[in-house]
Amino acid sequence: MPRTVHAAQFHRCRQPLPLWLSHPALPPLTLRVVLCYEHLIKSSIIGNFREGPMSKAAPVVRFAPSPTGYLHIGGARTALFNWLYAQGRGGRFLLRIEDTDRERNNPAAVAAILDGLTWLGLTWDGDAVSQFARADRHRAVANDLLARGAAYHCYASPAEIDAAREAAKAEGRPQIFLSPWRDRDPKEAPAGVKPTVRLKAPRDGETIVNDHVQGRVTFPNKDLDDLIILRSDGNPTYNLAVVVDDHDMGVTHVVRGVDHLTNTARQTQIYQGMSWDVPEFAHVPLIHGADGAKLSKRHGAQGVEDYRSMGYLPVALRNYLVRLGWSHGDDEIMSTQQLIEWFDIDGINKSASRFDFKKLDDLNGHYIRQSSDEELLARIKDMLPHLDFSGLRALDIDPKAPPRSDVTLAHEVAALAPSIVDGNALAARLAHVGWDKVSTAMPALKERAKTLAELVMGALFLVADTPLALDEKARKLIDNDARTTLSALIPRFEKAETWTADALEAEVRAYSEETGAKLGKIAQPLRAALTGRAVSPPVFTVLEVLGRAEALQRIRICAG
RNA sequence: GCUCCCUUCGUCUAUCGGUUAGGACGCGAGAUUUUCAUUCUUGAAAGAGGGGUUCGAUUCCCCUAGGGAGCGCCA
Repeated sequence: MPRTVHAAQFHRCRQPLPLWLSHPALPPLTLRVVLCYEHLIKSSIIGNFREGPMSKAAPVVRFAPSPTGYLHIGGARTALFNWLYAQGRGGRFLLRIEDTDRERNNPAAVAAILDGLTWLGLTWDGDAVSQFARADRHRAVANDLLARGAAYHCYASPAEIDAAREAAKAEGRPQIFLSPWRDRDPKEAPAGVKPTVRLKAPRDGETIVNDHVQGRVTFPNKDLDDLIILRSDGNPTYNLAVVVDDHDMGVTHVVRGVDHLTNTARQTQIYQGMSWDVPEFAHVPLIHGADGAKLSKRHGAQGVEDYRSMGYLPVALRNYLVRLGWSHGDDEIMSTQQLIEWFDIDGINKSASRFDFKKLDDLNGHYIRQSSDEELLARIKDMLPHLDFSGLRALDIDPKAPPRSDVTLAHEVAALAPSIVDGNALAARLAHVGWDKVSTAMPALKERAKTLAELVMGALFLVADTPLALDEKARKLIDNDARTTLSALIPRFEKAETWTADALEAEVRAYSEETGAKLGKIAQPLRAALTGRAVSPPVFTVLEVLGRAEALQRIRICAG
């Protein structure tokens, strides 16, 4: 019995929140999932949606993803639009999982969506609703439609329907199926065939969708066939379920992707069949990859979990996503508070936009620089457990796609500290070395990082295995002159009274003046010896953070 | 094939018929600098094409081209 399965499913969602969910920097929230269908059906949660404390003008919106296994980045933007709209108007933002397709549904897939939304900071009101759990109600509405004469039983077989569609296609007619059972006497029904229930849609005239984004869109009714609302096995179809749920939940504004626009015309006919008020609609354009094609795995990142893994900050991702298709004058950096205040569905553009990682990076870099050192440290600690380095290295991404910072980090870890296998091991190693050292370096680190992964990359010298594996550019820096310089520096560093960046810089500058060697000629070999790279945070910071013993050891190795 | 939608710098966008077509990312140049980055200054870069309407079109209308979405007993 499915019901048991689902109680178990939601039980999973009740497990303790992962670390990154409970971080104090995130708004307080709880994972509010409907815990069992029994509860949902009997406790009239649905009824509550309709008679909430809101004034009449307060909108009710919803985000209704199907459990595909992750929260798609485009879906995330749709959710963001909904959330902002509700927030800005004292409305409610509801969440419904469209899990009527039993094959696609599984607990992990639902959890991934809830996690994604929560991470992005998009909290929903009330419990997440399972659409599947409401099947009885959907069936009841179908029967009501039948009783009203707005629907009929159709005994056409799938083969028959296919054939009709093929024929239509061959003749260049619209591929719609006009059921003969619309006007046929049900008494003629073939024995033993379980019928579907079809909506008796109007054949003449047109159906109009007044959309906040698309404007007034007209569909000739002759091009819309009678859609099936109940399958032959008695289960409701998506189009019926959406309408019934949106109505029952008191949804006033349906904000979703344009891919639903044609559905909306048909759904309008269901509303009309039931004499229900049609909600307001806003069909937002799609997000494409950088090449203009539909966003796919090859583009490198589809789910918000990928963006978390790369080290994007929720606030930055929100700021970036909202600017895809919406703007507020020349404003680029907008606080969440401002977004809530300014956002409106009437300002959304109609055309699809391309995802641009460079711009996201810039925004993220801005928010990183603006974050406090403590917060960044906390964010890093939250992110690390999600990183599987060997998995990241094995990702099959289009070589033309922009490199993922978490993948680059994975490669750097393999090069500098091959003994570290995953994010947890890296966190452990950093803890062993001392998080305080990361903190000390943070001001230098954060102005060089576009993502948290880059931030960690900058700190990798702290945990590198010795002797250091110098990369090619670093190796070239250690020539004979460099070895002489390094050797000369060793006794000075050994004698240094205070081991701080400032003191060490003064020491090196003194050496520079005494010998006439340019600072760059000293700093670069030092950098290479200390970090194994030609690029790093400021060498004096590196020296300080590494500590006298470790720093001297690394210098001695290169001084030969 | 049918229905619907879209088209301003490379990208995201501003423009409520009159602008030297603005901003941001990216890119180029310069300054700062121990590398990289940050920061600052600065430069190049756009109305798909063709018709109308109008004193005047990026803006309104039509056509063409290009692009997208939908056309399931999927959601």
